[in-house]
Amino acid sequence: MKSSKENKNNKIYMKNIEKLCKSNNLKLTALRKQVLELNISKKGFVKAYDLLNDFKKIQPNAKPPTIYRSLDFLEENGFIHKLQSLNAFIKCAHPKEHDNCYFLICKKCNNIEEVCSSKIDKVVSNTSKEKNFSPKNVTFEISGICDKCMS
Amino acid sequence: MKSSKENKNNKIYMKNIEKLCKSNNLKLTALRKQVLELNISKKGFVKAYDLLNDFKKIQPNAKPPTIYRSLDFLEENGFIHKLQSLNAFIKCAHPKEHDNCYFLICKKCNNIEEVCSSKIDKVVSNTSKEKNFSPKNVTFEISGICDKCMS
DNA sequence: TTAAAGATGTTATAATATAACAAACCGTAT
DNA sequence: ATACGGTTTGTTATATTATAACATCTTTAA
Repeated sequence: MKSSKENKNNKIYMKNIEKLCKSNNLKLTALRKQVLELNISKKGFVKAYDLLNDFKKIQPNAKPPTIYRSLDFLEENGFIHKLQSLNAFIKCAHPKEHDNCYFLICKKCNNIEEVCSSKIDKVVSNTSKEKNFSPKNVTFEISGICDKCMS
Repeated sequence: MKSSKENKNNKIYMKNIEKLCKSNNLKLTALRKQVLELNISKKGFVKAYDLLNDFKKIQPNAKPPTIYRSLDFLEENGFIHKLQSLNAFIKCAHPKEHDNCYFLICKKCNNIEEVCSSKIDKVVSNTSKEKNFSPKNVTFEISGICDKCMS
């Protein structure tokens, strides 16, 4: 069961996304919106096929490309992230507010924390410069045990 | 065609691995050794099923688990790395010499550079400490365009 | 020497993702 | 309004990546 507070936060989140899409001239179609809503309705990360199954409740003949194409759109525009080490997706905690971020992934409780830090940006840009490498996309995922699960 | 220099380097690499396995009490079976040899015989990263196809030349009825189990062994012990953003594998450039490393992945030429830096280790450990997070495994992959492909 | 653990063989299937082409939709220039 | 071009969605099929489960063989250490 979802608390009304969560519901409210999700609505605020969606409103913000809608605003961002408008100002960035992005087409948040009904489909993409629904897929994003399914994403944010989950506490943590989501698997594509779970999403597909959820989505089938709305549109029974949905197929994998339906989901994957929406996920692509959402990821390209920074509204969700793909967790490469989990083959899973999670809503962005701060859409359009930052470039790179990293994830603390708890192996026990599966909690994901999205961390944005200028230190990472610096490490990436400094070491890229050293190697004359022009970075486009950063995957930075740390798995381990979170605070709560340690005690 | 492989240059004799490469061949020589690969042999040195394998000798080193054998030594490391002995001193670490790890069982480098014939199978695992062959899979590692196939790995290092490639310039860059390798896909599991390509490896399987290569391996079938030696052992025609090899199956996916054959390969995946060897890859697991090799990865667990730090002789290869899994590139999560590519679903691919690559030999470790400095086996048993470091913990974490990251990868510069060129989207154009597919070249991979393995970088080890204490700065990353610091970023990981510092920010983990802040969050009381106990890190076990780091995935850090930067894709972009390399020096050569820029010019 | 033999039981337990570890490694490999084997069959089957699960899980993740994309290609390719058709149809519908949407903005815009005439 | 309408016809065009680009984008999105529908649909079928299949490619790619990975593991479960159980049988058999091998190694090791008591």
